[in-house]
Amino acid sequence: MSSLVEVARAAGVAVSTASRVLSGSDHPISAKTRAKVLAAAEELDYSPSALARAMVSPHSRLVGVLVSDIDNPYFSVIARGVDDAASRAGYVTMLSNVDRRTGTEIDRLQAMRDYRAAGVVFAGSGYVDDPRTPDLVDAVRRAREQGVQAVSLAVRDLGCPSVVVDNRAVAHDITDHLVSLGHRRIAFIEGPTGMTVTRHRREGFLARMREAGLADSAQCQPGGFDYESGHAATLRLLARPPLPDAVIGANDEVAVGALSALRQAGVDVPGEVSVAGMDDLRLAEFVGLTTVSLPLYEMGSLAARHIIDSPPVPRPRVTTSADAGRSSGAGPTRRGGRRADPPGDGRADAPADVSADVPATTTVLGHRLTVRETTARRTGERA
Amino acid sequence: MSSLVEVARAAGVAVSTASRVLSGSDHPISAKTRAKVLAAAEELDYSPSALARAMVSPHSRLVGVLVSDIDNPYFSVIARGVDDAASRAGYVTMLSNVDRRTGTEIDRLQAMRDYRAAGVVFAGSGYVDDPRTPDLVDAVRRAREQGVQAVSLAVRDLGCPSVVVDNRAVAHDITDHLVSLGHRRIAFIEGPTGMTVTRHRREGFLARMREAGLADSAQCQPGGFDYESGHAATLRLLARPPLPDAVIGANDEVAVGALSALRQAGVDVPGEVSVAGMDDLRLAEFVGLTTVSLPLYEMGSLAARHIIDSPPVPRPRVTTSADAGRSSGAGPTRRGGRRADPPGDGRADAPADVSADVPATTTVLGHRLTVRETTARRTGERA
DNA sequence: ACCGGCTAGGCAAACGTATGCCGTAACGGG
DNA sequence: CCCGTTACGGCATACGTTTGCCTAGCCGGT
Repeated sequence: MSSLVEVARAAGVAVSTASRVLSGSDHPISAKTRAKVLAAAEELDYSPSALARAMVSPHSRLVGVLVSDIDNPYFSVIARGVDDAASRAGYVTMLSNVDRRTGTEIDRLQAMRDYRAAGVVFAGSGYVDDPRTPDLVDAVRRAREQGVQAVSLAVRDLGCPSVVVDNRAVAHDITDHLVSLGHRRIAFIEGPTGMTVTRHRREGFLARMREAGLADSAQCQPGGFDYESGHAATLRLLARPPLPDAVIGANDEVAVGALSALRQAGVDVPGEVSVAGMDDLRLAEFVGLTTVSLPLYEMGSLAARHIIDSPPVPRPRVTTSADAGRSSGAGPTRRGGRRADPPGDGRADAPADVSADVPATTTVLGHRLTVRETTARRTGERA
Repeated sequence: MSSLVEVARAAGVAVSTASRVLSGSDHPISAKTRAKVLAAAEELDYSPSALARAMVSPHSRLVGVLVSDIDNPYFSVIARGVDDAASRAGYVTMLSNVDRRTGTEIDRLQAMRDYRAAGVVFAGSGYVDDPRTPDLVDAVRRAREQGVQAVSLAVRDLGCPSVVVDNRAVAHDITDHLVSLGHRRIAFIEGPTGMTVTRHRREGFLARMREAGLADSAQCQPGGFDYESGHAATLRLLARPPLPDAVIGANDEVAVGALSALRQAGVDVPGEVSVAGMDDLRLAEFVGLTTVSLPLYEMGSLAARHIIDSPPVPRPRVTTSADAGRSSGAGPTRRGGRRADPPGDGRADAPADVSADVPATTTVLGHRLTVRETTARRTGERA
């Protein structure tokens, strides 16, 4: 490993010259010099320090992604989308798990900011009524002022661009599927309380039931986003007959929990009860679960692309003068004449928040119903 | 966002003083000065640039993890282990997907090296007979020479410390379970050809079968590590009766594919055929699959801890004086009169490979059989 | 009074890169 | 022959930290 100065010395040129050929500047360089530098770089196994590069750039070529838990397939596919887009553009992905803790989310954002990340993708999907949400919003604002892009994949309003799906429509569509198959009494096992996605999906479910005149046959069970809560909620359902015609899980994992509980109880799925979920994780495919496919991969890659393609706010280069007050030693240096900013003003060159005041656009991506074996037309008459 | 110089100016002290109080140096600082600096830092929302920090340190506080595919739960739990250990130590995790392509693996390692990562965890688990493996080994060696630790989680020998499980024993143990239950004719669906893990697991299976005198009843099917290959291999089994007493998948996903194919064919599992896998992903729990639990999370966190706890090889700081060799005339000897090193000697202070020649220790972690519903004692007489 | 040690804080040199601005040729046109 | 222009390459500075060394003051011991 060697630095630019070693390459320059080996090639017998100045560091600036070596830099220009190696970094593909538009400054003209003679073919001979170029060849010498290239040879020296090759010889010394030169690889530029991304750290040093980032120091003189508006930002590094790092993009961060904040997920609740990378070991949850919902988030891992998002992370995959982010990383694919990042890698393709020569960026490196930083990953942090925040376990839905807003405090942790703020911490990790701060850490990524310290590395001058080009941007951070928020898939932490926290609670909308978390008392620390304002702190997070503030942290996001400060990060953006400093030039760190932010893109949210959650519904929570972070004051930054977001890429989302319409979770009301998602739940509406899966409910519609079951209603169309002739199901009447439908149970909905909800997500964790306090999350916007939970509310939206419940609303979508209830809306479709109302439209079908089935408001009275709709039944909501408290739940969570995990297998166990789907299992437990279904046990409650089983304990209080009659069974519903169909069970919808707030996500696939919940639905699989329900499926499992039903089958363990000897209930025929989909013969007696249909089961459906949402998200279309690979798990859903494995167990043949009817669900709604979400473009999670695309959300991740789109968010990353937004960050990467976004023109960097050029750091206001201080142009030699600025003089910084007191003497600054031997240099007369007063050539440029042009003063960057009035002295005495600490935070002079302010407008670094160029990107902070672009309207926080929201991109809504579509979804798609995926029918599999766990749902079927209701043939028999109901209990 | 503000830099140290702004904080120092605001506090009316020198930059070095501000640095010392903010970075917790042992250099003595009066309480009053300390308070001033702290107040200024607070006021200006100061946060040190991790980039600048890393530039003057032996390495950054970044740790990389290279996985085949983060959207595969085998790897996501490893990544989770790495990130938890990293976050706890104040490090940030870099993640890259390499899709088992050695070329990509080399690329991404290079990118992480450019950020002066403290270390990189290799969970890419490539093919042992990949023609580019030597290139990767060489890249690892160069990275280590530069001070980037490497820890391998795969069996592939990368010339660096590794944390692994004994995959022969894993397969041996699950086979033993089935044999103990009275199964005789056992089919084994293999992993992808060319991977060491595939070979080890096959060997473990065959060894236990031989020990039981069942070598002739052992049947190996080509497969892969995914659901589809498990499904397809089982279809082949179904097409050529008699059915085996039990089917072992080279991993859980394969086993679930087998399970699914069997059930779709109307075969009672575990009544007629038992099914077992390895890895104990959450998927296995969901479908009630008997399997072998691997300490994947621990492997990740252990690897990260190894990197983090490893004493950094102190970059040979040139120590100003260092006799610098008899001034050797040639130098312009600017003001300070200090030359870093005698000119003409390119690679003076060599021994940066302190950590590269520690023995590449191998840590073998244990595993544990996890019995669930898809295996049962064989009661009826065999075909 | 002198000196040695200690405390507090400042100076400046790194780390490795990019780049604005300059100087110096070469070169061509008038 | 002179001058404007262009091609090329070097100098120096900036990015933001850490840290070795130095200095100034102070105190106590002899």
